[in-house]
Amino acid sequence: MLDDLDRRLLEILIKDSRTSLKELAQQVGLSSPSVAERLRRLEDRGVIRAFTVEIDPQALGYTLQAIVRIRPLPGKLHIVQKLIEEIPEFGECDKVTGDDCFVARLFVRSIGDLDKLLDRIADKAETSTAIIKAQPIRRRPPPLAATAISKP
Amino acid sequence: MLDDLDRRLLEILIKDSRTSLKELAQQVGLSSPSVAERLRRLEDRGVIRAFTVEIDPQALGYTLQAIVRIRPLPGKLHIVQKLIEEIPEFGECDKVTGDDCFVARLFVRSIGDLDKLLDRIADKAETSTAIIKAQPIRRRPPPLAATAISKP
DNA sequence: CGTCATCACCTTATTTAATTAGGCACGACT
DNA sequence: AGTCGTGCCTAATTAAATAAGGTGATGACG
Repeated sequence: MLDDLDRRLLEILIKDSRTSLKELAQQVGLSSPSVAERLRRLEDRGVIRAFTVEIDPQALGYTLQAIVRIRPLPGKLHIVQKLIEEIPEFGECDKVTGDDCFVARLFVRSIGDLDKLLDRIADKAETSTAIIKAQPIRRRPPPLAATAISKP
Repeated sequence: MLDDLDRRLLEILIKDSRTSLKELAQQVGLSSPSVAERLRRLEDRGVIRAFTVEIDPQALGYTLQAIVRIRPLPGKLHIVQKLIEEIPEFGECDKVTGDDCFVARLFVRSIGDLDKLLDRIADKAETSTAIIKAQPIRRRPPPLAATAISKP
């Protein structure tokens, strides 16, 4: 489903998605048309979801981030979900076990902004907030290779 | 610090970081050398942290994800942090307010794997786990433009 | 008030990379 | 054994990135 060459290509692209086909080709020992074909198929199959850029939130003025647990009140689940999708300050959000809770990331410029945002869902859900103090670890993708614990 | 053209370039690159300079140039109304120069400076300034690919964890066999709150026992903070950095199954991780807690994402193939991973830190921290049931929203970057709530 | 420096952009020429087209080898399946 | 499909190759073509050099606006300073 995903051979060793594919994994090596992904590994390189995670570090720099602008790596040229030529460069990729010689790193894995293929020709560039072959690499192009592999990438096209990885995209088609949905393995590669997107080629994107990682932006520093600080550079955009978002000096604060919060992780918020959102528990919609009975019957309000869809309204809350829609709000999360529409409010641009929400970063990634996952639905988790336990009474249909969401765990989401919020990008804000101040505690004031955070309050204002939470107010918008206050009548539709219970929330509990944890302010992020530092980012010891950047965004990390799932491990590409088998590990001691997680074997395919 | 970041003008309108920069924001438009970032917006395009978030959707597809392989967009050619030529294409970027005509979309924002500049020449390609000018765009190249802007991108170079955005990288230098750290606004663009990386050009990368987003990979579908499912495609790699990670059918399960969990969000784990990790509260290191007294004196164990650094050991725990080191473990999080070293264990590849840990995705992004943030330090949050409240007794130096971490909130981290884990990529696993089964509940069994999850247990094994949590065992590795069980004697160094208290943990509480929420299994992710679905991903209603993909990874989303911070908002590029000013919003009603969050004005620069 | 002029002059000089800097900056961000431009165009053109050159180099480098991506893409297309055509062919070959290998394995599966009939 | 023949044929189909797949994944790769090379070579030729097209397209893009980069390098070099020039222009005009802006702001600092003599």
